[in-house]
Amino acid sequence: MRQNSAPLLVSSDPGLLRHWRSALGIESPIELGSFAALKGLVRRTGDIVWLDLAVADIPPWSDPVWNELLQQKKLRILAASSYPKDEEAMIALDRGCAGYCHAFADPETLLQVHQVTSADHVWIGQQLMQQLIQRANSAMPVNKPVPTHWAEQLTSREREIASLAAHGATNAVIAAQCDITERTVKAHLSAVFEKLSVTDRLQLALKVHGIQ
Amino acid sequence: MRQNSAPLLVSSDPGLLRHWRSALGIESPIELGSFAALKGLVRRTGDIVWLDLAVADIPPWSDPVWNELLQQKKLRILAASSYPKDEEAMIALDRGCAGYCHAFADPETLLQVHQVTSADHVWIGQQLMQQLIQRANSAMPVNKPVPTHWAEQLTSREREIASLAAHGATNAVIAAQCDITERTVKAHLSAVFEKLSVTDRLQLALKVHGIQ
DNA sequence: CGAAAACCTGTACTCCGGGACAATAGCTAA
DNA sequence: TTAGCTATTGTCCCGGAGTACAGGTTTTCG
Repeated sequence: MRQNSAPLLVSSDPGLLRHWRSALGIESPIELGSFAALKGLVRRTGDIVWLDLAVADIPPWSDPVWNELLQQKKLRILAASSYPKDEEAMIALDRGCAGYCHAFADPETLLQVHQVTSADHVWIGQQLMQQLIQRANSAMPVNKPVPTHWAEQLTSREREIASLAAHGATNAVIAAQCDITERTVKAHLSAVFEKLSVTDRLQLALKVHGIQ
Repeated sequence: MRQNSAPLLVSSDPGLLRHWRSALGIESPIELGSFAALKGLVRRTGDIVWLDLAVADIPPWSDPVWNELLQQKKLRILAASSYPKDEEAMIALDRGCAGYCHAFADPETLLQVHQVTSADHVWIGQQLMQQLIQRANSAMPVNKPVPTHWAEQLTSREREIASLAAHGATNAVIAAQCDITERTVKAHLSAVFEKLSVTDRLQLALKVHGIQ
């Protein structure tokens, strides 16, 4: 818990700043009017930042500046939007933000968000959570463990050769790499194809790299 | 907020019940020793239930009884485990649980969990959140930030054929699919190889799927 | 309009991948 | 010891993939 350090509030909307101030119950928080100001005033790592995504100079999520602030400076940024979008939330959280919420959420919720993030946890709303879980499950159906890892049924030598082939190496290259003849490479690959039920090295590559 | 109604605590471990009681600061909570008891004593909808997944008679997550409790009765069940597993958490949240946490988490965290769930939100830990986000993004790549590169220099027809080839289709299959001759497929692929600086379809597949 | 792409097709050739059929040798568990 | 798995290598052969060379048509754009 590091709730001793007061959060930075970043927004160009006086009304929003007032809303946050009263909700969080902090008398004299540090308030900034732009993203640039935040970048200039990074105090120490681990600070909590309430960031209104409506400020004019917000860089796109692909900008490396986010890496700097989130990964290196380890800021705990709370992205807040007056028009929350699931897609945006997903990106923000993926980049490493500590939370995503409606900028004008009711004071009780905001206080909760504050407490949760102060304790190094991540906060998102129910709706978004449902979204997230649904997507996660469509990626990895829970009933199926899917640890049918391709490598498990192979011998170590076969794994080695299969991996090289799956990364585009020709039989000749693999042979040189492993110091065996091309013929032996073929033998191993044949065994691999058989075990993994594929017909050629392209299919193997797709399976190894988890595509379809 | 419905924090007026005290939570139900379900566990057969006296030590855990004591831990919860003191962490949540509730003098006389309702405590049950089994899942069956919970089923029998469902008071009204929306109640919060702290459920120790270690109780002996927990049904499997596939059991329809979960539907009854979570969907119909709308209980807000907090699944707690002494040995939290991401997979289990994923299933629990998917079924509709309001949260998943370590049964013996520190009192501050537990209190927070209590407050968050009382306010109709969902609580999960940071680690699990990261998991979740990662899976969600692997399911639905946000805004396709990665694979735009390869496609841009290709014509739409070339993209079509390249994509098929990258997914393992043979020239013959592609030809049939696109209603052109095999020769034409070869011509398009040659152009693709040239533009993407690769030598064969396996390299193409690796590039298309963002490997190396 | 005319040029430049993009799209389509043919023949012929080389090369590599993969299967069929065999064989040798080491190591391990029944 | 025998049976089985693993690793290794050989020859022969076929077919798919990719290139070279050589056309044709349609679309797009200055």
